[in-house]
Amino acid sequence: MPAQPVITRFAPSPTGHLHVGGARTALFCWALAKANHGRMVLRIEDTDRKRSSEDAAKGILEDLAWLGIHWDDGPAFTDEHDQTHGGDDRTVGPFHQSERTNIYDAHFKALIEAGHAYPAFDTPEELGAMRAEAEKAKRSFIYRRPPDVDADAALARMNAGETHVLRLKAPDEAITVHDAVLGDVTIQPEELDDFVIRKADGFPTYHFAVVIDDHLMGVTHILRGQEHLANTPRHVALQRALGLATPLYAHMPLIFNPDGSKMSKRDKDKFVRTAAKDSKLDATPIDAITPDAFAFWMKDKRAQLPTDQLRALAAHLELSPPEIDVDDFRRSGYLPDVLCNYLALLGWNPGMKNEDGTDLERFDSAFLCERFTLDRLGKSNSKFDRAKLLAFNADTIQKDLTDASFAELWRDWCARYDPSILERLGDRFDHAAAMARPRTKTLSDAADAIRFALIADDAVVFDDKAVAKSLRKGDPNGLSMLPELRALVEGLDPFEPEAIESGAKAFCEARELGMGKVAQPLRVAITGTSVSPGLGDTLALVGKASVLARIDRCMGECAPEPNNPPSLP
RNA sequence: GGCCCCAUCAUCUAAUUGGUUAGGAUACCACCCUUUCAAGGUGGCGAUACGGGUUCGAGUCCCGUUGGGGUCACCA
Repeated sequence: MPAQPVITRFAPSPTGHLHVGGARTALFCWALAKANHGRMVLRIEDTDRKRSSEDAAKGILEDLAWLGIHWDDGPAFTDEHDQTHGGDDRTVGPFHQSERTNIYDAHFKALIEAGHAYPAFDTPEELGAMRAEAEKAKRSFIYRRPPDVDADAALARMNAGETHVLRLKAPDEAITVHDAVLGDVTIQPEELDDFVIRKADGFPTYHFAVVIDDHLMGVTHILRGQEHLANTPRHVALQRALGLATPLYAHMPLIFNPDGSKMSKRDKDKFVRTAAKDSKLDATPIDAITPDAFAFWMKDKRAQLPTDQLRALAAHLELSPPEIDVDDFRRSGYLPDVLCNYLALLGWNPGMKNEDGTDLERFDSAFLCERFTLDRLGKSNSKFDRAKLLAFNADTIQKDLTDASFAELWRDWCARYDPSILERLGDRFDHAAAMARPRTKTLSDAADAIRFALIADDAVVFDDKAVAKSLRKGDPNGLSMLPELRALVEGLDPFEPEAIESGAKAFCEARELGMGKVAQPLRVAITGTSVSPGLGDTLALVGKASVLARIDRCMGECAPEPNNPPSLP
């Protein structure tokens, strides 16, 4: 059988960063193309001139490239690893619909001449009234051409330059969509409307542009979200009017929040607004946000702040808003391959077993590009489970990565989102990374594991509970042992993890003490808390001079009450 | 409301053409290990929405009910 090349496409509208739902669609489009040795087209649907921006388009390319999704045809893009994406090898561009208006115009003309399309002059008010009437009668609003219209007169009005839209004459027979996921879906003719194909501003509507471009770009397989299912009969009607073949459709289930609500970019505003209200924030704490803008945003639950302002406000309130866009996940320290893996599992699974008999669900994008098939796509919507994504991310960091590869990823993340970590760690970075890795779930929380090494000696805050438990309790109590431990530390040479550990062990054995009796007092003295990596690593990372300084400070600050209450820094 | 889609543990899901003690993962709980944390080990909890059919036999096929979702723009 001569294999017809599989060509898929991802066609976002550039109104913001790439949403995780869109990311999954793009991932599957890519995987389907690659699994069939085909091509993936990326097309920017920017026919809504008011809402589209080139910045957003650029951001989407960057998001896709970061995920590792590689489009063959589309806007050319060179990512940070100097890898190039896109281009126009097949000369089917341009890939911005706003640059294709002359192409659409030819098809509009042909449709009018063939009598499939006609100009309509209804005002928004008139359409609104018709819609209201339909709603009152509990019907869906379906626009149909008036039966008594004078076609020639209408064309004359159009040619005279009167404001108008172009509508497609709906077919009078049922349309069945053969969906690869859902099976046959039939829409009766009375449900079909004369939809707009060219707006008053001359730009094509989505329905029209998508059909023309998919045809011209040779798209054979259309994967998209189920929200498009109801549009599909329109697209098929258009294809028939234009004499075009119908590609294979596959509508994927949708992804929702755990509470069943739509995963929306507004969720981030909502999250921060709720916290702002809870903390009785009544004036803007961020210079970039004007008092008026702040007041409006607080009051209107649908209002959205610009991304950077919202982020500044969230940081001020010490909040981590929920991740919605691919860029949010990147910032939060998720690995692109892990995100792809998790996303792929929402609505698809490889149907394979691991060697131990459990279901295979951890795989990389290369695997997906090899094994992806439409027939294993599910039909029902799913809820986004951040806990599972986090577990996958932690698992990859802790089990799959090496210290070296983790250090490289973390270094890149720091450089992009928090360069001060790099400065404060200096040449200790690799050691710190190796210590943080087993305790790291995302690149953004890696620093938490070694926070004590990021601060100055006199900035250590001694936690009351830790002090009470490890320094004041027991006999002998930890505090009383500190002078001896200080001497032990001072004598250690070299000051390296193994030497420190064995020094501590020898000390314990000599005193017939459990390791906890020694490790915990030291840990509290050095870090201020009862939690840190292994004792040897912790002390070595801090360095001998700082360790001694911190022990001295601890002995001063945590001296026993009541005569010497801890002084406040 | 009309039209359309969907329905297995809390969540993501598996179950060759109808035959399984309905499996796995995440989360949660318990215990073990342990210098803290993390990790690891062992075990536990936990589902075929409901009602009718068809069949020797139904998670799987059919009908209905209920529930959820999508859509009904000169947005995509």
